[in-house]
Amino acid sequence: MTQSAWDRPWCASFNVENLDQEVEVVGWVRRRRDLGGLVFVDLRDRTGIVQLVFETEMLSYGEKLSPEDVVRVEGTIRRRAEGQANLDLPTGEIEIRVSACEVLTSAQTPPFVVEDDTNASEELRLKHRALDLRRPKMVRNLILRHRVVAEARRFFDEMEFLEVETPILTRSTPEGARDFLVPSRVHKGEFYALPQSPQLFKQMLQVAGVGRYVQIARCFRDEDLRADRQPEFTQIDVEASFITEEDIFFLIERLFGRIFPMVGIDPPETFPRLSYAECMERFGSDRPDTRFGLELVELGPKCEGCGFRVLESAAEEGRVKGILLPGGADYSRKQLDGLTEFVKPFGAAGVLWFKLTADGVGSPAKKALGEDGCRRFLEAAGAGEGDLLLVVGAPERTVFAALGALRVHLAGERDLIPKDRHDFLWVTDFPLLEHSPDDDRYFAMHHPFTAPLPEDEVLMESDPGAVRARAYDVVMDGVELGGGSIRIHSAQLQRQMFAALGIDSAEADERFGFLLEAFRYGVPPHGGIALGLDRMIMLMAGRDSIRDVIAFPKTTSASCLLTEAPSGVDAVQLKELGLKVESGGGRNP
RNA sequence: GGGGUCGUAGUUCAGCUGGUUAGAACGCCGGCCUGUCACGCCGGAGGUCGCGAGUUCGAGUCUCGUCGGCCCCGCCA
Repeated sequence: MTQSAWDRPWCASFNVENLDQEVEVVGWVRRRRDLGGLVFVDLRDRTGIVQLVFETEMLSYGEKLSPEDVVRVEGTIRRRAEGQANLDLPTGEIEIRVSACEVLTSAQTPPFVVEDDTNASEELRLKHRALDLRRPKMVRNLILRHRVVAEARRFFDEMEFLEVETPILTRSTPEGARDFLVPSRVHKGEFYALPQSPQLFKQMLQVAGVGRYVQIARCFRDEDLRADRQPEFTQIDVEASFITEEDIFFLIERLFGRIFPMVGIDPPETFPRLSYAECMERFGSDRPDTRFGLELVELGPKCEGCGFRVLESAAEEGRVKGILLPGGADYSRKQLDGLTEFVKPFGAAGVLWFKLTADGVGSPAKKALGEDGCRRFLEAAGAGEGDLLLVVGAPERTVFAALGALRVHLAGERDLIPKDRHDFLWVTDFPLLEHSPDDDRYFAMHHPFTAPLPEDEVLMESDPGAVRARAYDVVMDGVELGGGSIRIHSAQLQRQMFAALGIDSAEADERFGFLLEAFRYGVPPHGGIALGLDRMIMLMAGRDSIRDVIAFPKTTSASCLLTEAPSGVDAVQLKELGLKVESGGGRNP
């Protein structure tokens, strides 16, 4: 059987149209069913499985196979015996009657069963990632990721974007996330930084006249991990010249229209737009999940002179808002206490609750407010019989953080999130600057090159905190998929921005000099966006951790269970770099 | 930096208020079986209870520390 390896069929490629064909297949033994005078073996590759049959003179070959052995077999495609088809398998109507079998390598017993419904812990799966990645679910995720990236590249090519690679070894620009640093051997005592994003380079490329830039870009941030955050991650990084917000919205809406249908999700032609302010007021979040209600209700005015000192002062000094949970009056005291515990990490003292039942009003505040006082709050929230009103009073950002998280928590607990619905939206008009109480100064909410809204430019000096930015995020189902902005291209405006940030011209030159220098020689108006590829694939694959869509992810303590990175290095390496390590020198030198 | 939770056979777990020889399922090994597809049946092997210290006559079990996994807050322009 002579054939090019590139023409050899995959395991799952056979069906009744191939009957009686002589074929050669290669793959991994998934399972053996030894019936004595007859042995069935499922052979697996990345496409799926096909059933091999060993009988008569081939019996002894089949009996010797064990899971994960790598084999090459020759045989004939034949229809399975009457009534023996397995309709769960694409190849379930046929089988390969083996006529030759070669064990290319035999495998040790794997530490876990290589199947979708394996019960292996994620820790074990990460230690044996090669085995884990053989599981059909993981293969599917790898394939999906490949197809999305391939389609994105096709799309941007059609739109006449140029993919340009930017450096991985670059310059540290503090502010923002912590940098990963790489020591320089040639320049002892100096360090490269791994890019948090190609931000400055993609703007340089606009000055260079590239005009439309895209990159599937690896980014690095040395911050603590989460289920949806890894120290290295991938962005679809986009920047273009002579464009406005509308052009970006159009571009990304078209892109999503090409990508999401791959998993049966059809985004709308255009996505709804919500201002940052509206998002915070209605959902307590700048990445609202709009697939369910439970919107925040304003209760501040009801607190004035209500008689309950706690609410009165919260309304005076901060905000009082609530969430009405329809049918929530069945929450037990214990559950309600649990909600208070839930909001505490966000800085709220607790949750004040009001129940409206056939028996009247129930609330810990009833003594202070009276039955009628409680009813005024319930009415303001539009409560009906059987409903529960949950109230938080605190400084504004605490109220938003606590209720925003509580809203999502309640929706999950009450199963209010429709599984088959997916909401896309743009969040716009972010504040340009964020005041830090600790440092008593402003920081750029996005980055220092983000342009303000033209109508807010007059406020740059008088009221910097009120200036809105030409920045936008794209959000799906409560997950931020990406964000970007129209950048500043006027030197005058850039100076104002640095002034607002408390960066003098010397510091600006020191940190961004190369970009500002380039800007002097003809910078086009430009802007862009960066999409979080890992999160996007995670949502498309219906997973809740990006580790499932990254081939070799890190654990939550940023180590790699496979390679045991990071590790210590030997003294010679350190000496070459002119480095000394305090205490111990790390593991596995 | 902080909080929570978990760590027992190859794997996933059970193991009560501390008490004799630490169990189950799957996997593995051996035997039987010609239509299985989570094959079935019979038999067997397999344990530093993450690590270290402490309390106790006695610790898988209680306490402290430590290491590791996961989730969250802070952090993530």
